[in-house]
Amino acid sequence: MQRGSFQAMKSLNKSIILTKILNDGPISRAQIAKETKLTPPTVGSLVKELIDQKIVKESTQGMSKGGRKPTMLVIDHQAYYMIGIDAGPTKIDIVLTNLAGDIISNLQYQLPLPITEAQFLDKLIEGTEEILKLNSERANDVIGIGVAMHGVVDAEAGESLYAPNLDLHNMPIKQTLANHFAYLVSIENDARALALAETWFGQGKGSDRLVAVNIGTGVGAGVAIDGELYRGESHIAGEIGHMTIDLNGEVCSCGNRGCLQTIISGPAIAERTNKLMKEGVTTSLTEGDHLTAYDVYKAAESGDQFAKMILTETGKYIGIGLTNLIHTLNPSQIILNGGVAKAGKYLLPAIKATVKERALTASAKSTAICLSDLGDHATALGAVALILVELFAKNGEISI
Amino acid sequence: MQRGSFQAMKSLNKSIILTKILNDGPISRAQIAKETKLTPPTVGSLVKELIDQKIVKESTQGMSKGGRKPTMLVIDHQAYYMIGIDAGPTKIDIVLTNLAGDIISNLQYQLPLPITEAQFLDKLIEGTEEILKLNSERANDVIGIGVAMHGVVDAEAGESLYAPNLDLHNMPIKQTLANHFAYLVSIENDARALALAETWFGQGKGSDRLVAVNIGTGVGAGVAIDGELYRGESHIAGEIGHMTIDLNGEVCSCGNRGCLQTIISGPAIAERTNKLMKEGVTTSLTEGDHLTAYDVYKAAESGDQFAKMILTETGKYIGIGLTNLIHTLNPSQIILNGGVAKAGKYLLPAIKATVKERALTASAKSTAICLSDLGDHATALGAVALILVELFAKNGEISI
DNA sequence: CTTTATTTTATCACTTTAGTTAATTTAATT
DNA sequence: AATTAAATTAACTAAAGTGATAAAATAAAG
Repeated sequence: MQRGSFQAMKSLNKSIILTKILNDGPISRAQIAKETKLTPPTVGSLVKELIDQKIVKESTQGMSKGGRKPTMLVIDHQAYYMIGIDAGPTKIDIVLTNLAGDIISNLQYQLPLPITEAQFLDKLIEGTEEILKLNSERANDVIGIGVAMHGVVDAEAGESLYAPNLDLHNMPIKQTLANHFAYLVSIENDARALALAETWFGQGKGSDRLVAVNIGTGVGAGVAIDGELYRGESHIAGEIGHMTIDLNGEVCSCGNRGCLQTIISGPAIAERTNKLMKEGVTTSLTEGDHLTAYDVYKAAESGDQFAKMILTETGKYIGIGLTNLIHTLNPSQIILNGGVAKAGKYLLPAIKATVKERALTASAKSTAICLSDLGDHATALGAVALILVELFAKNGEISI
Repeated sequence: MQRGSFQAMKSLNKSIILTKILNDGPISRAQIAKETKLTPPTVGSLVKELIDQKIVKESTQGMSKGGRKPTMLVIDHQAYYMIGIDAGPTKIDIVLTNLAGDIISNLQYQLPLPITEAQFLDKLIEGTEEILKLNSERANDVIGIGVAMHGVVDAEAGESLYAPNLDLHNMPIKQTLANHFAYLVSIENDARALALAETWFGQGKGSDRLVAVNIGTGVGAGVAIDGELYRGESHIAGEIGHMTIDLNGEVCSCGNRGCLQTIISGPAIAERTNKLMKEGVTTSLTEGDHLTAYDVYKAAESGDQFAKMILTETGKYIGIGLTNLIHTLNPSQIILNGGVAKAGKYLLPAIKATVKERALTASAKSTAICLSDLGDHATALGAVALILVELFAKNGEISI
């Protein structure tokens, strides 16, 4: 536990003020004092420091309520810039954003497979250099690089422990980037970064117990409690892809039977579709190894009833998985992401109906479940949010 | 967020010192200063206050290491007493303990069924009065009453929202007891209180991410993270009894199929045993409606191979449920409690083997799993721990 | 339409709290 | 007697709290 000191007290109060401006800005000094119970002089002097640090600025004057007009304070979103890297199994997506998460610049690289550790790390450096070159006038205001890496990540050590699709182990990503660039570097698992993206930029703003579920080739979840990521004892909290929900189900890549992933992932949907087609149904789809979940979605879009049924059924299974999640973590909000979630139109009604049917209590039944609206760069924005967390934890005082 | 103030800073430091003495006592002022990074004068003055409040006392002098002998400090376990009530579905168990959780006095009441709300609340008051009368010389040093109530509990409001076995709703337990006794009153769900008991008095001491799983008539779990209970958004975090693990399993009382509870609870074990016996097996057990899980345990104890097989199988299913728990919450430790856990001798090897087989990573595979050693009054001790939490949060300054 | 009173925002000067530094006392060991 | 460790005392300082004051607006009165 951190001891109490004058510095700690000041830092805490500064953080409270900064967070207040972030969440409720534009806001006046007087209003901050009222809502935080800090005294006006304290607010004044700490705001002065925040303005000196450039992270906060005075904006327009507000409306008077029968006295002197308040000077409104806002975060200076243009003060600093951040780089976010979504390091996926097949491609790398890089964004440069301001503090509001507005994407200023974007780059994408396809990964040559197979790839060596050196090649992969070089690609990260190359991409970062490239986006900095494209935005050279802002390079001096860049404060950090965030990396959302697929696979198992040790965020504290800054390492990618295991990237299954690339078959790479123990890559010192943070160290490598920190050696090449004079910026703060932070790395995290992609599913968890996504949860952070939702709390900073998505529909999870203000939610204090959010789960972001990613359903694609695999299934994973990130858990954010009170704005902080919950990682568990050994970085595997939220590994719901391998939650057993069917004792006698299909065999999973992990060796067990009936993992959630064997039922609701993209490949699982394709496989189930193929299987059912063998039994003979009326559909526009063509059976075969190349059939994907996206094909099923497209067929549903063009009115194929069988495809719609498949997706509704998938929604039911997702709902069962989410109900298990609700009964253990009991989040206030669940946000769905990933390739499969793009078929949300067909999945969501079934998901919600299933949770409503199966959850134990009234409030559990009405747990907010929605589709992410962050778009294609969601994970890269999560990487950016890693830097924001650091910036705000340090009250805007970034020093590499 | 709580603002930083002189009071808050002092309170935090006092709490750090008190916790240090609790966990590492007997310990000297100098040692506390070293380990907490607080300065010796700060430690000295705050310890003085703690001694004035009677919660800390000086004990024997320690060994000198080449200078003045250190004065060792310890929690004064005899300074205050607490009452803990385990309000179960059929009986009430009341204990009076000192701050170390040593049981000084104990009472038990069988509940007359059916029972009305007034009768139930009266029973709680009657029991508390009785144990106070039996310990009249200590009544003045009692600081609080903790209640571990079965069913759904709103700890903040101090109410039992729903007690399924008694069919009682919205009982204002905290209010009722607070009106009758001039003590602090705290109430919590029994499974969660149990988790607290393990962190304060059991094998979970010092564990910062503990799950206490109760397997009896029903199945539930309490989650304690960094010494605090994790309740979730609507008080149902840890409701693992209704986690679906078999899509096509038996129908549960909740209406769904394949809830963990339909496989590993006491009644479920009995039912499965009956079912298998119909298929014809060699066993000393007699089929029938009156067969209980305890009978199976007794048969296993007297060498019945069939009974042992049933319990091993049950252990496998418990292991699957715990693996799901590990993949979502990723605790550092799981402690098993409740009637079924009494057959732990036969269950535990299978549980551990299953987790080892199914968990994803090496550290997840080796999650510590053990049987509770708290004995019969475990839940009542959890109720007592509720008061300890309050006492230590307030640095020993209890005021009703 | 000007003047005055009132209200709200923000700051300044002074006080108080409690941690920090450095020196001192106490009491042991070598 | 010298040294070392524990605990306390006294002076210092950081940062919040209190109360007064300045600034700038609106509302009311003449």
